[in-house]
Amino acid sequence: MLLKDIAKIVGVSSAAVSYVLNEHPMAARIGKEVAEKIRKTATELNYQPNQIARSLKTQKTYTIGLIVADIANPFSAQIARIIEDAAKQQGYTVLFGSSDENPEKEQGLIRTMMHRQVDGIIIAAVGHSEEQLHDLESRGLPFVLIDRYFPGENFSYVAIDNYRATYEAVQLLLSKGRTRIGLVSLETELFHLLERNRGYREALETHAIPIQPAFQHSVPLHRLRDEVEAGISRMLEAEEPIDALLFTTNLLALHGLRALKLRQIEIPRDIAVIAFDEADFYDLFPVSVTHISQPLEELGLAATDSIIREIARKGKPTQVLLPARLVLGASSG
Amino acid sequence: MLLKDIAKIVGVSSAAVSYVLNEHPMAARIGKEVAEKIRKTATELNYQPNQIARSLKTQKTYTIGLIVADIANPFSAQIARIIEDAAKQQGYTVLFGSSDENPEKEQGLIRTMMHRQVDGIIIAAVGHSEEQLHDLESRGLPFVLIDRYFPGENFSYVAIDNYRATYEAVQLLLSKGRTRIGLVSLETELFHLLERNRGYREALETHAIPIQPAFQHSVPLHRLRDEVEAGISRMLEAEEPIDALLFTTNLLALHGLRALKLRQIEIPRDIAVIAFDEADFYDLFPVSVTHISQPLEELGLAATDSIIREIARKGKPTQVLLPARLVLGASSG
DNA sequence: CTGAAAGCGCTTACAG
DNA sequence: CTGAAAGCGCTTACAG
Repeated sequence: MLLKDIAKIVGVSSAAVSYVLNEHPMAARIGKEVAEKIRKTATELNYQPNQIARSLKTQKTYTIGLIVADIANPFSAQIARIIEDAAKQQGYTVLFGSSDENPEKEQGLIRTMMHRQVDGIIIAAVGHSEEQLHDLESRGLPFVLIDRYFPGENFSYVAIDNYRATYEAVQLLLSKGRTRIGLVSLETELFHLLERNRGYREALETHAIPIQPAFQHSVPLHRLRDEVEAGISRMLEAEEPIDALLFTTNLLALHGLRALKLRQIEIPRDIAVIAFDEADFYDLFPVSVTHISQPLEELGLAATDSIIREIARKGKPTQVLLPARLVLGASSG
Repeated sequence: MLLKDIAKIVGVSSAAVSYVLNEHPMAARIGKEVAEKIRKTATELNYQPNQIARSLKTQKTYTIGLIVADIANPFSAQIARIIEDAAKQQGYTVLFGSSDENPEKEQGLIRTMMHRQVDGIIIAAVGHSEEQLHDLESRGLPFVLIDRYFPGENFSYVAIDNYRATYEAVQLLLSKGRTRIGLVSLETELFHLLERNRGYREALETHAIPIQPAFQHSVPLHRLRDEVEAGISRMLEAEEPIDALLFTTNLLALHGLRALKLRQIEIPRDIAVIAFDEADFYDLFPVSVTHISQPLEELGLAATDSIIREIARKGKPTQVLLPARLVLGASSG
């Protein structure tokens, strides 16, 4: 069932059908009863417009590309859902892809999405992808970064203030009288994760607590479990051991909490704990886990708003850092 | 940078450029050095083909629609990732949408995807959507159901054998000497979930264990936590209480395990437990949780294979029930 | 063996 | 006020 079939049946030009069905201003000139007949025929024959043909003509696909690290990761998946809903409300559909923190894969996804003429892309950018983003920028295809961003670049982004988040977490631990705070973080060059480390260090500095290199442990992503355990063991067995632990991702917390449990460390009496992000098991752990909660809803909404505004060429780059929220549990004392 | 721009620069027709860049058989007739010049020019000017224009002509978008219950749900998200990768390998991209178990939303998503001319759709169908699936079928747009299916319908599907999964779980509990087995399931009309209940009942029947209605508790989705607790309490406080529990979803298990922990029930001594699906916390729980594991990888691959085969109009409807796997932990005794 | 031309299904500027 | 025609950017059947 094509537009021109309806036109033939009703006895008008396809232009007339197009005007009426799209409620184009030009439809005003079509007679009332003819317009009605067009609508009725379209409904009866269950006309389904070909969006591809329309897109070719209008140069708009009403499709947003979404590149996440891994859609199977709950953080990505939740963000994806929020963006899906926000986009849908504006008539957009979402094409997604997972980059696996791999710049080549990200580049491949960007290219695929360009070929498919997405109107804009929301990207949780991987490390070392500045160059390809500059390239994307030079092509004039709107994009906005989410969760990740690059210092010194002028790209649009929506992220949380990672620095402030860990700064405040450390402050909370200090206010509970803990001064020997261990940090378990990821070995990474991703700026937003480094910001978490910086928040830890500067909070200690501000409160004149000496920073002990032995209390900072960075673990490589591919040996997460063993390295988290090893790091915690070292911190616990130091001459003057730690009295608190801050985990900068939920996976680090998962392995860390298990290690603490195995060693029969009592939380928060022996060690106070603060984790990053959400996780199912935070509620199921023997003591509820104090954690830094990212405002996923706001993050997704802001990114979608931003990309749709840039698609409409309204306004300049949005660069937003949203505050994270410290959710108090029993684990921080 | 358009095809015709390259044609103009090289001094050939756009047809020639199209043939060469697509490695069309017809390209054989283009002279070696001309072909080389076309390729070189395309690379130098960074030509990016417009897939929309190609799709309009070829009537293929190389896009698969994926309708899940909720992309934020880890089950959906993991399936999505597997499908993404499998589809990508065949040159397909994935457009997704969440139906929230709502037939109207599902219908809306199907319509949107039709308008966008997806080549086929993979659908985790919601209850009561048979009619709209028949409608989709009559339009000739290929689709395959995943995870869910309808008895008596001839739609293609890829799912697990839910009946056998719980049948075997009950058999395991019986083999451990447990005969008073409680079932906590969802109040639902979704066939694949009812199959889980049937597996429980028939396993008991086969072993001549009387089925006690008091040991079967169905909870409505909107009052999960309270109802799971209430149901378990009743089963524990019965005159002859249960000695084992089977949870037919991971969320039910989450709330059930917490309830058992709060009541200081020792697992598996007092109550043996088997859960459905995976969850992070299965590993973190004081005793590791025996659970029925769905073969997500095979599920996603089979669905993608199936839809791509149907798009190519090769073969008839695939109707596959894959076996689930019982992952032994300490909780089942 | 080659190239010009038609056509995919729409939208919309333009001539009457 | 109306309708026929051009055109979006490709692919490919067809005439020379």
